[in-house]
Amino acid sequence: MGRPTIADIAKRVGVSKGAVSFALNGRPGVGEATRARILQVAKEMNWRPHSAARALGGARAEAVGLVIARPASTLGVEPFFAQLLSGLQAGLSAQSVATHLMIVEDVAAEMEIYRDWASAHRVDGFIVVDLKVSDPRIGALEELGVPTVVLGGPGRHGSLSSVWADDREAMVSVVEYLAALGHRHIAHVAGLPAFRHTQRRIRALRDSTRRLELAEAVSLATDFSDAEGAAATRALLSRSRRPSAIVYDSDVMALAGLGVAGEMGVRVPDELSIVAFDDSVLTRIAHPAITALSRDTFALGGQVAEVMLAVIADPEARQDLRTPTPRLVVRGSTAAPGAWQGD
Amino acid sequence: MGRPTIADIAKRVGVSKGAVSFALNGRPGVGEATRARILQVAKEMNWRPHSAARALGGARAEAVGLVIARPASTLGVEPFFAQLLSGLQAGLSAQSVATHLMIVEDVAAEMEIYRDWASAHRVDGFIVVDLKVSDPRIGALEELGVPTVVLGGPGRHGSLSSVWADDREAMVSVVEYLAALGHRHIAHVAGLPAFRHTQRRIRALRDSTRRLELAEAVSLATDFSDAEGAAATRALLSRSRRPSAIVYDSDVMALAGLGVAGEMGVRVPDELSIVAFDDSVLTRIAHPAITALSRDTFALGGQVAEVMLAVIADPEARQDLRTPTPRLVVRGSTAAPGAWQGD
DNA sequence: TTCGGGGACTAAACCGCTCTAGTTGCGGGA
DNA sequence: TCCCGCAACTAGAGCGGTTTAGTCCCCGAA
Repeated sequence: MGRPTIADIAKRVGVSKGAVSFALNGRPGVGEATRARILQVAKEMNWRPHSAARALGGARAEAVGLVIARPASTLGVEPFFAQLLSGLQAGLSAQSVATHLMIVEDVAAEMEIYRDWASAHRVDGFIVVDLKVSDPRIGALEELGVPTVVLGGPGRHGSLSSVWADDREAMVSVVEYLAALGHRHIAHVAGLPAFRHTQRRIRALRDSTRRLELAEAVSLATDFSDAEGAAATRALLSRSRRPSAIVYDSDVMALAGLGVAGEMGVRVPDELSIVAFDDSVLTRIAHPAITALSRDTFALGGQVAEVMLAVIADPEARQDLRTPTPRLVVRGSTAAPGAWQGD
Repeated sequence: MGRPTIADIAKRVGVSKGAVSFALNGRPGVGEATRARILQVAKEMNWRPHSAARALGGARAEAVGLVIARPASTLGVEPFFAQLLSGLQAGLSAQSVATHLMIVEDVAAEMEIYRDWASAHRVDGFIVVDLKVSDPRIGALEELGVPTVVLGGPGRHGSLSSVWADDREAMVSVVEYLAALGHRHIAHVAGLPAFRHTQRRIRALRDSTRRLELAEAVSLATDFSDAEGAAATRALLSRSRRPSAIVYDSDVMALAGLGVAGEMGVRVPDELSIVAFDDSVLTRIAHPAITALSRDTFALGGQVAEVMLAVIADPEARQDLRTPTPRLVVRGSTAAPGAWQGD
């Protein structure tokens, strides 16, 4: 015989399927003695629930969906995603919830998957990352009515729950720190311009340089790759008005920028200060170690998991969880401009 | 009305459920005109298959399981996993197969999940990583009879399919290269000793240093973290007989080692050569760039996907795919020992 | 003209589990 | 003693597909 079913158990114990179902789910409707006997036999026969059969009846799928629309080859590069995923899964594992993962080409395909998985009851909810400036996914998911947590904000995620950090405030803290050191020419190697948080950072940078009456800050867009980060750095350092500080939207790009500076004979931090807008092991083991806006991405994943589970448990309970603003961790890559003149 | 079902379509078209099923699955049994009409209506009603219902009938789950037993927090650190996962998913996506991911505490829990998912028809197959020296998972999975691909080998994965690279040969190539440069004291910062590939590397190192009549090589075990990599490096560089070259089992540890060397005033590559047993963006953007055994982890994931899909399609078709031995990519972190004396 | 064969389509069983409506039997209160 | 109420348990109807065993009808061959 193949997999034992509750019918097999029922036959063996001499009760009905219903009784077995009640017993196995800890529901009232069977006496203690019978219940014990059923559990005993179920264990002996090594019975396990058939999730598809349960799902048919409308039960939980015990999984959440994560669909990512990025060229897959760039995903492995950033520690961010891996960290987030680990934290997420760690949080979900506690309730035996798995992650159903799929990488697709574009947002259209992503939404198609949402529709598929939702109507197939394949997942209990979705997690949306890479919030775009004007994001069609929000409306689509609202319409589907499936519990969803959007990573990113604030705002612009309609009626969906969200987990977010204040990128704006974080960027302001960076600029203020650099300005206090004496920097007046700050440049920015940004990420994908279509991302909402990229825009927030660019705007925050521009606003605060104006407010502090620094030179107009230039933001160069990239695709988050080390190659484009390096190229942008080369472009910035080749300008006649070379910036004295560069803020990078990711740690990988900051590290690439550090390499370019070395290659061009620009000393860090003496001639150039570098700040990474994301922290990981990379910034710590670089030489010099890179000053970074640090947030615990693993913990962030855990918080997303928590909100997700809460929303699944009670779909009415919309949540907006603001995570701590990333803290600036000062390391060796930043100093007052021109400090090297004192050599 | 909620989700439309085939019964709804059947009613609207005026045929039976069976006819609709035939039409939607491109199976003979309905005429062309009827088929077209059914497809038309299905589209209008925005019908989508309910995977749970299909699974009940024994169809594919369109997902493969990946269960990882490691402390989740260490996962995000290594680019390896993220790369592998990306490549895997990229390969699977082509056939619309998703990855069902779960991170657990230990191997016992891992095997429990295998049993759960297998008997619940939740996945069509499993991918096993982190092959252990004596691995209980192999037997358990063989018994379950679910298509499985083991990443790692050669050998010791019973009747299961596998994808592997020759770590032994790779290590030999590193030692020969270092020996040719003139190194006689080679040390090794290894990974987790319970892993099969760690043992293979340690043995390969020991064998080839003997064969080449170099000093006995010491291998220090770590947990793959940058912290332990740094600690091991400190220990090695503090010895009276300091090694002139260190081979690291991961790029993260190599980078950490590079940092320690800098901190201890040991110049790389003049006084110490560093080789990483894994390549990624990290080794390239380090300064100096780190000589590394390079393999395309993303492609590796793709190959695992390929074998997985093949084994799912035909469970009898066991495969053993040997991937290219990692190539040694020489960068700035290796040189002849004592080259610095020429300064 | 009759019969056979096959294509088109239907009815219903089935997959494994959940859940509701209903039946039985027992104990306690009037 | 009778009846009510409740706990324990059963029967069976779904859930949304797939699939098998038919049924019906039309066409071609003998």
